[in-house]
Amino acid sequence: MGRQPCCDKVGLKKGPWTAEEDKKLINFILTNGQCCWRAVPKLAGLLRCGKSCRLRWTNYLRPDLKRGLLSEYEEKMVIDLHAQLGNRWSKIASHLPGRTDNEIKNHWNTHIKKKLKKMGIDPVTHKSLSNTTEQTQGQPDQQHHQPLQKQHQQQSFPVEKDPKFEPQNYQNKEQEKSQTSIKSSSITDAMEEELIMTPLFDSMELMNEFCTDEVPIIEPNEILVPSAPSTSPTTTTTTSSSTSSSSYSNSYNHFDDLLLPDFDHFNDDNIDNNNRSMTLWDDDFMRSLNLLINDDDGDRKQVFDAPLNQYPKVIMDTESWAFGLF
DNA sequence: AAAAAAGACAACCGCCAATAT
DNA sequence: AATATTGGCGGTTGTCTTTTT
Repeated sequence: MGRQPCCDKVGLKKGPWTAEEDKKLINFILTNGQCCWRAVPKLAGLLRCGKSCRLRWTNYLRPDLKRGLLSEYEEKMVIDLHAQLGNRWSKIASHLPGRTDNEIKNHWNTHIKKKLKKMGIDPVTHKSLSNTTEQTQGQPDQQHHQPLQKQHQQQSFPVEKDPKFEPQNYQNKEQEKSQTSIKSSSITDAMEEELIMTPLFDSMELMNEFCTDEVPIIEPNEILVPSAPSTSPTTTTTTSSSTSSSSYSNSYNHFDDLLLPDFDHFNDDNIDNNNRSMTLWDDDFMRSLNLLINDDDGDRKQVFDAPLNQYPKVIMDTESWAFGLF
């Protein structure tokens, strides 16, 4: 026999998340960390399947998410990375700090595609539309994921092209991967990552070499709160995201109240790269979170019920999570 | 002002590799 | 070793908002 099912799918709620559900999930993750999504709905008191909880957290509630429209720079990176990787959104997202694969995928489909078409570039092949048409007539199967055309490259980053990683070769590569051992395929992945990163290195330096792949999963013992009130201007850096998502649904409005930190400040020099988690939860965010969690439920456990400066470091007990609950 | 169309994005679905039993 | 589940991914759909007619 295998494991137990993720959820029975009977009586589970679907559709947009409510503010109340968000609160429950946030409260639970903050208290217990991320672990075993199957158990999360039950333990958090949610009528959702674990998968839905995971998606909600990773795509929307995670504190390290950068909200709002993609910057011009990010957009260019997406285009370049898409030219190399194709629709491998999670790979692309791993190069853009604070962005999710879903967000990038949506942005690609709603904005970038149109922009490229307007510029006369085929968003699939990254070649000029006229060339694509000609090629399509001759070689219909080779039109997908051709390397960037000159026209596009002039407007994008100077990404070197390695034929090995041109998207049209991806299928072959995937086939090769399936025929090789796990070990060798992981090496291939590492090599691929290195090669993709190399041409982008200068660009990534600007982003403080921060990749979402490197964002540690937030475990209870990793949730650290700054000991002193933030001296950085975080009180004014939290609004860019809220304005961009102000009127969509309940949960939007609800989360605007959280004053989620703007991760543009990753460019700041004062970031401790070895301890990024400390910077992810600034005072404003924690204060808002505290209000949010406790505002309407007096009986609810007060996760952060003391002044923030009384929490030099909130270190939660991992073992109580890992073993006490199960 | 109302209805329809288009746009934007959150959430769901189904597939698959990895992994637990 | 076989089997079932998890978690991650990409594609697609659903829902709400905005714009156009």
